[in-house]
Amino acid sequence: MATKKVDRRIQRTRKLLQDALITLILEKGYDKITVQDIIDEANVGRSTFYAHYLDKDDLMAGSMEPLRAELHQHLIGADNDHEQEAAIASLALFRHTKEQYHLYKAMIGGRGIDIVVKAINDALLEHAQTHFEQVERDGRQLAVPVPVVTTFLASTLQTLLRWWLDNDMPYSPERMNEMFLQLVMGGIDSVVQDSFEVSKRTIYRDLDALS
Amino acid sequence: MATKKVDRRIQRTRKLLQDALITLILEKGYDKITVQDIIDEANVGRSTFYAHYLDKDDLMAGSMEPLRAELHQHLIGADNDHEQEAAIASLALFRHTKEQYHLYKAMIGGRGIDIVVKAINDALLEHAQTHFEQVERDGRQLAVPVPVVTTFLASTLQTLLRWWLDNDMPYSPERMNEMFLQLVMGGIDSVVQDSFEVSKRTIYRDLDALS
Amino acid sequence: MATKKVDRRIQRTRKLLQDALITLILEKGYDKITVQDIIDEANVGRSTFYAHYLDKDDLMAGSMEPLRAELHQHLIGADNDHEQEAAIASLALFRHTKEQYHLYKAMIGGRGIDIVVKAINDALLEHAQTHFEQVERDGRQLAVPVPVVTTFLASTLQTLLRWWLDNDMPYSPERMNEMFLQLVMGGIDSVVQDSFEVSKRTIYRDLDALS
Amino acid sequence: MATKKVDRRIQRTRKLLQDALITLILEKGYDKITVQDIIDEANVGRSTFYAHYLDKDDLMAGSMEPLRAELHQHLIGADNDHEQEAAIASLALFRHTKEQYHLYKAMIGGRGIDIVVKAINDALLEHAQTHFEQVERDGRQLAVPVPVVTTFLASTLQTLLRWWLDNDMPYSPERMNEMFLQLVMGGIDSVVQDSFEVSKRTIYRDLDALS
DNA sequence: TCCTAAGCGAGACGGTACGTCTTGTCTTCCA
DNA sequence: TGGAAGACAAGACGTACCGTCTCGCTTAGGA
Repeated sequence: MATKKVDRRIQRTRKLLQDALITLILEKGYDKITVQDIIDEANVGRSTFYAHYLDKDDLMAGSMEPLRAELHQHLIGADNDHEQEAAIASLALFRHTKEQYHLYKAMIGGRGIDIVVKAINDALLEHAQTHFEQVERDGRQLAVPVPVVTTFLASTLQTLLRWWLDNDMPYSPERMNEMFLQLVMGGIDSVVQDSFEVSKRTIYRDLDALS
Repeated sequence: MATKKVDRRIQRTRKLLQDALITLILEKGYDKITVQDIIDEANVGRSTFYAHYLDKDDLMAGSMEPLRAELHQHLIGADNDHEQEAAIASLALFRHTKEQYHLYKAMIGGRGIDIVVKAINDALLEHAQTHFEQVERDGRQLAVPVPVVTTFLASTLQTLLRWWLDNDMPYSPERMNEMFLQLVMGGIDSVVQDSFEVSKRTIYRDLDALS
Repeated sequence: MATKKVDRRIQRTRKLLQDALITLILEKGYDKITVQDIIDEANVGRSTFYAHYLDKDDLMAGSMEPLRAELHQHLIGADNDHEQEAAIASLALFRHTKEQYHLYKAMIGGRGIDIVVKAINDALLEHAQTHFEQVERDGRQLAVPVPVVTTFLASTLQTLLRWWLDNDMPYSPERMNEMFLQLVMGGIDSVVQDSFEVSKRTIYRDLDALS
Repeated sequence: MATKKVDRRIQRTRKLLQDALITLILEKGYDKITVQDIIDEANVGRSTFYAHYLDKDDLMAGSMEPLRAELHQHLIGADNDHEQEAAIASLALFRHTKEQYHLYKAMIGGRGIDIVVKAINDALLEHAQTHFEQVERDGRQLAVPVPVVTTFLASTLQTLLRWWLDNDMPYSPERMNEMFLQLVMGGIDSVVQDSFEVSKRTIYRDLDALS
């Protein structure tokens, strides 16, 4: 057996800390939490906290790991379900956000959200970048550098998510995704310039695959 | 004489504080600045600082006022120069950013940028909102709520600005503005739905007016 | 006319400040009063305060002047009433204290009382010193230096006054004065060594009585 | 072992702070010392200071504890050495004061001395009170309430100590103690009314002597 | 079964920055 | 022109956290 009981103990402590963090975020918001709060909530010694994490942000980032993994699954899943690659799996993200509504709601406005956003962004960027590099290799020229396009996609998605949360989710995840695609696709379309018909067809096919 | 000398003294103190802040941002970055640093740099008493501003962020916000005003001038100017209203005066912002490169560069990464971003966003949102509400009153339906569209615009602009700064401005302001319009216009186009021909024509006219 | 109107104005301002001080002492106790409190209460500018007094203590000392004068009158009066000079006019002080009960009560415990005490002490010392120097000139030797004796008298009187106030004046001024004389006279007696044998005998007897 | 190492650490920190305070008192006088001075001198963190003491005065009071204990020993010792109980062990205090001359000298004039005085007073009062209550239980009536007598004793002792220090100790501790007893015993004598006639006669004689 | 090393709780500690408070000076305004 | 108003520099205060550390207790897993 590879995983020793000591390891389990370590995992248990980390779980305690992560759970405490989530509890406290829901209770008072990320920014107002102190390390003392966390270790009190988790019934853990101060030095233990610092043995596992550099600081509060580090714990936050660590707590995002499951979320990141889940998101990754969604993206991979999209690829598998449809043979055609989808540029993005935005709908999955809207749905996920709806499920985790209270958590994200408690974090927007504070610095905590930045860490989540970064985690999500990294996943999106990686995925989108792969896609567009493929597009370029196909010989279609992009009028805008790839990183700009991917950042644009990620930022727009994020913006819509944020607006959605800020306004207490007045639309369904599906409607939000629709808006997102509508706002984003025109730009993508005009950017992929080599052959209008081909690119347009490809993208719309991607979009269908996604929704 | 309306403005008394006492007022001038107050203005002088605020100027001292704002200048000190800018100096220090360029020197060590916003986040690492303490109130003590500021009052040392400004040769001002601690209580004087707190008599004028709530905290460092408040001073930052106050220091953004001229920038905000300048931006507002650009926006207004755009309206006057061209009879046709332009949705946004993005080029002006790219140019302004280039001029203030060192300042913004020193702030990205820290919380300081959020305050600038908010100031700019507010100005943009106000302007864009006015525009799109007019569009709606003209009878053209938007497939996406106005606030979403404006936030989308502001966020995309912001994202490009940030990418530009992060990558040490590899393109000219004009080229950046071109990218911005290309990314954004398709989405706007597909969102303004009543009459395809009319809306498209209008928007392109706006874009011409802007560039 | 010697006293100009300006002088009257100055006197008026000082009165305002002194009255404000008294009011505030009764309201919150001397120690908790700030210069700001005083000038607010007196409706006077900050610089005006410092034009008249060095600081809060100085104002306190200034406000004690009438009290000091009144006390002086009592002492002089005592001299006139009885042909024999009295070492002290302690009864007058107990009576005066009773009249000003609330004021003193508000001051005990804080530093404010020290200033009053000093004012009273100075008056007492001056008076008592005159008396004992006369005693020495009469050829009677004091076993203890005159300043010690006078300080002893003043301090005992002060101690009784303070105890009296601290305990909300459980006895009449007359009774307090009686106690004072009883405690003090034995010591004075044994110190005034007109007859060496007698005094020595007395002291030893005292010591026996004590043990 | 009852005392844990943590306790020792705490004691060590307190000792550091107390020593720093004494050093600084000798250097610049109690009143001019700031908390920052103390923690700098003691090489201790600011929060550590406030973890142990409420403020500078509290530290002072804490630093008086050994003195208080020493004094207590003297008082107890006095009781044992002589079969006859002495009301007070004033000589010990004069001697102690001479030893700690520089320290007390540095404190008189400031608020610091009040704290020492209070510590000494409390010890004296407790001791004297015990004595006089015994006297009352023996059936001898006191013409003055016990607390007044004890306060009188403590205050006189204090007054002499202060005069002594203020005048740079012109007499030996023994001579000072002699003066003290001389001033105080007459009063005590007349107050302890075991024999009504005698005491009454004594008092009237005293009064005559005075007038 | 015992022993030893690691994980851990508890919390003292040095240190930094905060926002508040008060003081005494200085400048401007106004009657 | 002198007093009122109040902005200001200076700096101490007590609080809140931080990240480091030392100390013993507990406990798992190899001897």
